Amino acid sequence: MELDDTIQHYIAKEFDKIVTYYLKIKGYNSQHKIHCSVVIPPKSIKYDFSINLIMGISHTLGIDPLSLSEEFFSLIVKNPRLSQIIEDITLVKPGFFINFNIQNKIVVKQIKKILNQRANYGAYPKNSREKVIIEFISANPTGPLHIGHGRGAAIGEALSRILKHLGYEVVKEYYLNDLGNQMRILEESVKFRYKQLQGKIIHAPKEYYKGQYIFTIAKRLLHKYNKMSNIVDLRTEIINDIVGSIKHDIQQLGIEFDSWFYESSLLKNANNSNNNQITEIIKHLSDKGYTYLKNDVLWLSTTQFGDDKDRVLQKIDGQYTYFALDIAYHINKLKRGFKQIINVWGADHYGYISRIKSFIKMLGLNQKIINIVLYQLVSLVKDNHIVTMSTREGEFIPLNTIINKVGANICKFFFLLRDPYSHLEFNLQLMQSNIKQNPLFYIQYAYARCSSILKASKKLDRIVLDVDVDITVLNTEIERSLIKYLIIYNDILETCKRNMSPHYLTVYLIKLADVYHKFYEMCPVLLHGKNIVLEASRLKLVECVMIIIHNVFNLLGISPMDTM
RNA sequence: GCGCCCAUAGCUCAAUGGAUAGAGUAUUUGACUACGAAUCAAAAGGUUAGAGGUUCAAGUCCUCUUGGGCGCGCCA
Repeated sequence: MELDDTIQHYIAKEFDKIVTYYLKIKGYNSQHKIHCSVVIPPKSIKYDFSINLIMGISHTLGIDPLSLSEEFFSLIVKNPRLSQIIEDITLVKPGFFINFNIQNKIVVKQIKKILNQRANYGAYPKNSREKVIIEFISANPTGPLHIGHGRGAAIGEALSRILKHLGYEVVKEYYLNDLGNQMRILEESVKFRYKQLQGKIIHAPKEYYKGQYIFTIAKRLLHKYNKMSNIVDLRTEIINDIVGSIKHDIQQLGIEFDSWFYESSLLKNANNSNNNQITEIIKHLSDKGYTYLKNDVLWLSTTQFGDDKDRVLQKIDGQYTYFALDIAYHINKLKRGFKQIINVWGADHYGYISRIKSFIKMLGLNQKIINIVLYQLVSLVKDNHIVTMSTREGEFIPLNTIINKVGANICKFFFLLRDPYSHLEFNLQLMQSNIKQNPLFYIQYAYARCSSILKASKKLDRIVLDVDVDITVLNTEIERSLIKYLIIYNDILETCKRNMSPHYLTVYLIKLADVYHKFYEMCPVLLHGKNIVLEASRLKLVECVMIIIHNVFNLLGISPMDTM
């Protein structure tokens, strides 16, 4: 096996080769793509892994599965590389599944790899893969972060860590929308409260942010400057204030951005140039004939590239739209050399995807360079009803208060528990009132149990460190199952990358903890001298479980606890 | 009105088109005198919203219906 390969991946690749070979000898065009994936079968099937290819081939080629199954199966059995790794291969006739086990020596190798490499287990060499930029949260600086942003934060951070672990060169960026109408409204909101605090009786602006934090900002400003006219740059003062609170919240979640990108910087002229990044890209698009003037505004004809309507770039007052700026922002990312752009967006950005994708197409670039992870918004359940959120009306649950109530670990774990695309219900009472219902504690408890076994073993001063792992003594069903879950860890990481979702890891951890708790009950580890080899082997297994849980926690940004 | 997403056990949710649809939680029963019972074992719980269709095979793909969510600005 090659260094970087995971077991499942390696086997799948070998099967792939066999399929190609088979198609060739049968005289078929090898362009037929038959997707191979190695899966863990349902628990009633007593095999390590399973693959289903026969039906795929039969379907693709239009041949009766019966006529090809034996022939194809014999190719697998005879394959020299596979026979180094797997054993007990069985063909199950009615469904044409191919089931097999992993050879003990391969399992031992993996176990040793976990023990030796520890935190680096499964890690690719640093920066050995593409340069990617991941943009997440990017909440407008018009107020504190709320619970929905928390989900984006947890997903973005976990994805970044997973990608880094897999060798990608990752830059985490926060795109700060410090332009436009919302900034004007924000400024007026603060001014309004400022004057109120001064005791002036004035009318409320037509539109304004009603949240309590506006008062807080106004108060701070009043304290710092006793007169409005003393404030040189009100907007910057306010933005700095809000960005400060955003940074504080993010820090509480253990997240740090590599870069903060201000939207306004796109309007600044480059050195020795009269053009800023926006005017440059608009000129480029105009030269290509993709823009036109209609009703005195500048349009981009995105419909040619799959959008449902054309989009305005420059408004009647000469200001650029958010879309125009975002185009420039994406060009900017590409110019910085990123091969993959990942945007973690809330579901309310759904309508935005088609226009940004059609723009990418317009540039003649591969759609795959942009990867949008869309997550459904979080609904907060309180007193059995759902709390709606609106920044402008000031009705939202700040992320901050949730973190303070339940802690950053629980917050992040719950945010990462579900597929980003499914709705997430955040039930505060449930998370606070009964901690037993919390799957994170189930995992923490498994970790703590590992830790105390290892501690107890050290106390007993047993000399087991030099004894080699003997996989053959770990022969109960539950031990075999535990081992299997340990060695598929790397494949779970690849699944997260492939589907751009960290939730496979949380689901995996729950499963691993489950199998471990069963193991704990059924297989005593400390045997008090009765069986040194078994004790040593089980101890190593426990150590592996600890390492893997620790590693996954690291990727999810959760801190493990030795004791509880 | 147009478009997109979701609907799976009482509840919260898993399940690359593949085997008897799985976890946690809630309910019932059983298990602590050498590693932590915040655990384990067992039972029970399902017409995968409904109706058609495609397929050797559908929770998954297609059509329609119902119910929920979100988009549809010269806002960002």
